[in-house]
Amino acid sequence: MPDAPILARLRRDVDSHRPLQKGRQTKASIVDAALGLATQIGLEGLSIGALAEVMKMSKSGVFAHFGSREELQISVVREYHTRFEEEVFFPALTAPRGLPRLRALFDNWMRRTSVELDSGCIYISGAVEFDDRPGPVRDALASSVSTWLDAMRRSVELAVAEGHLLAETDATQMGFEIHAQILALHYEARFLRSPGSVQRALRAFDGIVHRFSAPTAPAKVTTPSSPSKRRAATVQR
Amino acid sequence: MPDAPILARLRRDVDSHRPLQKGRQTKASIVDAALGLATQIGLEGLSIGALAEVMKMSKSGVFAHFGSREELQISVVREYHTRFEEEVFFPALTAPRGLPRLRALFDNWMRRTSVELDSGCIYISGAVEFDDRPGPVRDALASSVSTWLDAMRRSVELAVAEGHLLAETDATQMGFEIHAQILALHYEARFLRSPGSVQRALRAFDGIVHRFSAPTAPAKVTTPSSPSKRRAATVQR
DNA sequence: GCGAAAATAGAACGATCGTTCGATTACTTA
DNA sequence: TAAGTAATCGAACGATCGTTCTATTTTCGC
Repeated sequence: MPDAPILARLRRDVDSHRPLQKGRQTKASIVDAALGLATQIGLEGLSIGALAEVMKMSKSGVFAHFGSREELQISVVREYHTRFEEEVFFPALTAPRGLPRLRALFDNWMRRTSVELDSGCIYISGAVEFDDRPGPVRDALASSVSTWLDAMRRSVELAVAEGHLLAETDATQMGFEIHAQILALHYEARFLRSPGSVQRALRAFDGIVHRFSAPTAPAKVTTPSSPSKRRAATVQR
Repeated sequence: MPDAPILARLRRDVDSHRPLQKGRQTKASIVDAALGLATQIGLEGLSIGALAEVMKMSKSGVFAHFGSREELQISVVREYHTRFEEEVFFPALTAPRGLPRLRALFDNWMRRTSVELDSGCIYISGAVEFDDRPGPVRDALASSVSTWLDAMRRSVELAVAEGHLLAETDATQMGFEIHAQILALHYEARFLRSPGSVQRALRAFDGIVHRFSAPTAPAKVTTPSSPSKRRAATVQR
């Protein structure tokens, strides 16, 4: 019966409702700690030694879960992708489609990137670290970012379809400009520590929406939410 | 005569038209090479060993010129600052003050940052690398960037004074939004390699200018008309 | 050209890096 | 509970890092 344990393993792989094996859950908590480190010092700054110290494990014990540093970095990127989805994308789906949902996406994105957490965004730091460094980490990073930007673009298109934005709106262009505000916010709040950056990003977003929205007549107003509410709750860094 | 060489040194320090001493010019070429490396792999990625190999010198020979890696990084930042001034700021001063000059600044900035050179911008990569790392390098970087952003803001104010932009224009806000386009261009062109980014940044810039410019009469009106005409003040829906 | 001073080389240091390997402990399953 | 596998440890490896020394060479003022 040499294949019995193999079958057991296969069964376990599929069986997701069963409590995690010891190895899996420590691996998960390693990835969690690694993500925490990576958002502070970057994916490149991630060192297995420092990670082992945080985890109170040996270097080789940490290492064994991944087999290489690159695999660890990729795991971190995947974990960040998942959390980004959970904290930015999915919650926004409860907002009515069209402009309100686009606003919700932007708000969540903004908060996630530079307000709530004082840690950085690996989509931004990673882009700088890997823009000249080909390989699987860069690929994973670019793929995650592209997926998110595509979702953002589709949300713009939905707002066009709903009549909230001009029919001739170039969704890629608008996505570019929205992305730009997040990057500027991250830069000015996080690096320059200049106060009021959040308000500026919000005002810029409003400007963009105004430029791409129908010039006349509020017309068929299917969107009830007033923009004045959301501005009240903003925190300044 | 123990102080004779000291006096000679002092004289040399002042005498700038005299050809550089050997040490100075090799130091200059080291900084040049270091800047080339830093724009590719970042200020943190700069290693004295790699630099020595490029320069065909010994590590200690390179090191002796700076005394520490930090000093080398600061030298690189200063050099970048100088070149940025020469290639972005000064050339734009030939454009007529006001909006044309602002455009020239943006154009030069854009080209410098992500078109002409396929190397990155250390104002951007450095911001990511040093946003959580206090010290003299971060200070030098932040000071350089702030100087440049201030110049940009003053250029906006000048355009307001010239009547090219609305009197109530928030120069800091507009500077933020222009900066945002550069960051997005750098991100999408350099990391995502998505084509058409330059055009998108240009269109976005036009959109910003349009939003902040007087709605009527491009004529030379020193005092813009009533603020009630401002289009973007309130978002209607 | 001489002598002083500056510039460079070379070797070595401690530290840290990612990675490998063999031994040992902990878990899981039959 | 016994057997077998998974998980973890500890030590060591070669490489590279910034930095420090001491020689040696090169440059430069007189």
